[in-house]
Amino acid sequence: MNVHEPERRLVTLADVARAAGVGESTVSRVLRNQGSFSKRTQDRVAEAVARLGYVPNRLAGMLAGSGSTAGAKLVGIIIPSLTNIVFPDLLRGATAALDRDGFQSVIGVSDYDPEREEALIGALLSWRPAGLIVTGLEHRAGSVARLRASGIRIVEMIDTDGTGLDIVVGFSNRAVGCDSARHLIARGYRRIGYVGHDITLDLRAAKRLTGFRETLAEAGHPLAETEIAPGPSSAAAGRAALGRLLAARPDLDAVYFSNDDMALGGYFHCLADGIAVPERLALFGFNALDIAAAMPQPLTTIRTPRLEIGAVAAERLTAGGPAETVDLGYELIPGATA
Amino acid sequence: MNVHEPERRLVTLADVARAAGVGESTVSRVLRNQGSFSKRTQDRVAEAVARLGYVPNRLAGMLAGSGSTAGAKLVGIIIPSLTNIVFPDLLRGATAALDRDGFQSVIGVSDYDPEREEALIGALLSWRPAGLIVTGLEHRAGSVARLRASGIRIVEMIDTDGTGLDIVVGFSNRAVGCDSARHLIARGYRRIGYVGHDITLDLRAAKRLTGFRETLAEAGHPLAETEIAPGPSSAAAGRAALGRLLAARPDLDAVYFSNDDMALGGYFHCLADGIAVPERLALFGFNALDIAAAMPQPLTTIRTPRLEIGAVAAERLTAGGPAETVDLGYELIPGATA
DNA sequence: AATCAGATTGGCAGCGCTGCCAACATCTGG
DNA sequence: CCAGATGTTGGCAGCGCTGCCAATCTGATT
Repeated sequence: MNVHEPERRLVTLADVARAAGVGESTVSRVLRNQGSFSKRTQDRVAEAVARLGYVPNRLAGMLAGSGSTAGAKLVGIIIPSLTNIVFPDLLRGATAALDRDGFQSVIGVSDYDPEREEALIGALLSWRPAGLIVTGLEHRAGSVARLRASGIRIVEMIDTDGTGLDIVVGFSNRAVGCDSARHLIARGYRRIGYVGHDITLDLRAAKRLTGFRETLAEAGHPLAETEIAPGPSSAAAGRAALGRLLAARPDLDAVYFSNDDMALGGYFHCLADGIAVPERLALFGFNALDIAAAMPQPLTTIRTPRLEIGAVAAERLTAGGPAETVDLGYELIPGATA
Repeated sequence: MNVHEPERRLVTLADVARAAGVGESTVSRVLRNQGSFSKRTQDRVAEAVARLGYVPNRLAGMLAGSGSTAGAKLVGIIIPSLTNIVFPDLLRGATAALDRDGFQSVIGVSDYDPEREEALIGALLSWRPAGLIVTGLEHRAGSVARLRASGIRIVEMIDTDGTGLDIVVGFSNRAVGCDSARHLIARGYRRIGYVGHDITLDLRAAKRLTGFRETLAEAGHPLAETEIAPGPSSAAAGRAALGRLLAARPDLDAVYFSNDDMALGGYFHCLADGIAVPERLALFGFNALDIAAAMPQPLTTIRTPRLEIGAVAAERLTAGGPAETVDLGYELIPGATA
């Protein structure tokens, strides 16, 4: 497979043109189904392409096409993580929409590191994409400078709490926190705690917590206690953290989790310790994971339109509309745990 | 942000050269830190780059560099899904290793569709990558033809049960099935059932089932019953499917699941129905999800070296060794459910 | 039969960068 | 002071494709 005849040159468009007995530009037009050409020409080109096994070189195509109206059918996407299923979902939504419009995407994963995000922005811009989709509204000064200087469309997705550079697609994490608090208060819970993962990295989780905390305070039942697990969110972290939280405050009657992974861990802790949910302790999550819905008692959580956010981000990016913020909202799923 | 001075041309290498008062090739050498140049030149180039905000055009770079020894520092990766956390994990492992070697990656998601895989292979090859990482050993004839004709290194990952085109990195899914069966038999389970998702799409799951079934038969306790949920794996599907399986065969004492997602759903079914695990019914999964380890009773499952598979796949691809199969093995995690 | 709009086609100059090579510059030792 | 080795540097031809434009062909019309 890998030991080939010495550097066999790959088939080029010129080879196809020669084989089909037509000009290069004719082949190019046929292949892109653009401009006009006769049925006969089309067949001959198709035959030559098949016979020679021609694969277009997109690198060359994009280079040549750059600067023109058509431009590069390419967008870059930067997400902070692949571990949390949320981001693959955003990716799915975006790439599906992008595919439909004939766009390719190049993906970067920042690991929640703003510095790495800046480096990735540079790396993705060097592909000369038509646009860039990034996560969240907070970026280093250098990142913002690069994005601005690039002159391309930018979509910041997921979060609408703040000012965007260009297009923003998402929902208000702050409002999610507020609504979550209101729900718990309305259900009669009064001694409420919080279990989260590293908030300095996941700024959206921090915003939810802020909204949550403020609403509780306004209601006259301030957040009783918080427990932050180091590192990224996971069921194991949630389970351990809820244990610690309850050890410190056995009197809590409800706990708000930074997301469903953590909440699932919390639920497991309750099962293991024989804590009745929601009678003795109510649990509230975030993100409506599939798994959370399959639990014996469906988790009370917030469903966010992840696929839709990705899709709308992609559409707005390629559509060429004005700079604006699109709030796609969210939905509270009552469940059985709070 | 998006309304710029009419088509401001982006800064090119030539602009930098002019600004720094040196030749283009000199700037190119400095930027790639290749060849020799004086400290003074380096500083002047660095200054010009910073002042003009130059971003190299990788498209042009790769085009120009193609055909040479250095070649394109790019690899394509095709995975069947983003929904199952397994594949983002493989991606993480691969991209981490790739980054280290200065490679970029372009990703394609086939949705378990062989036809789409073939299309993706074409799309990725058009980037003229140095190599391609695909999932599994089974591909359409057209896909194989394209891969062979490409002349680049190919890695097929995850599965070692069969013949690869070039490099293969993974483990034996068949052996996983066999070992899972042996474990259950050794623990004294006799009336064993299977709950899976769509096997026609997920060929690796099918191989595990084959190994599992054969080993049970050899042990004299053939697989009692199978229940296949339509669609992809999920906790909800696993929960529902286990319900159906037990309705048909209430006498089962153990169930093997196509993966941990499904098993988790099965566990939830047991919790909801008050079925004692593992006394009344034992559960056995596959893939060692984080969540499964956080359950009140850790799931008995198989840990697969996902990150490592991705990493080794990337390393082998770029290293230039011989075509061979690398079996990275797996590990049975005893857990408490079987 | 001549004319004309529209369809079809080919030639060729780039797109921005890298590889190659020749041209210098600088440094050794004899 | 010079040949030879080593270190630096710039010029320029592509890489494979697309955009543009002029050339050619077609059929219909007058």
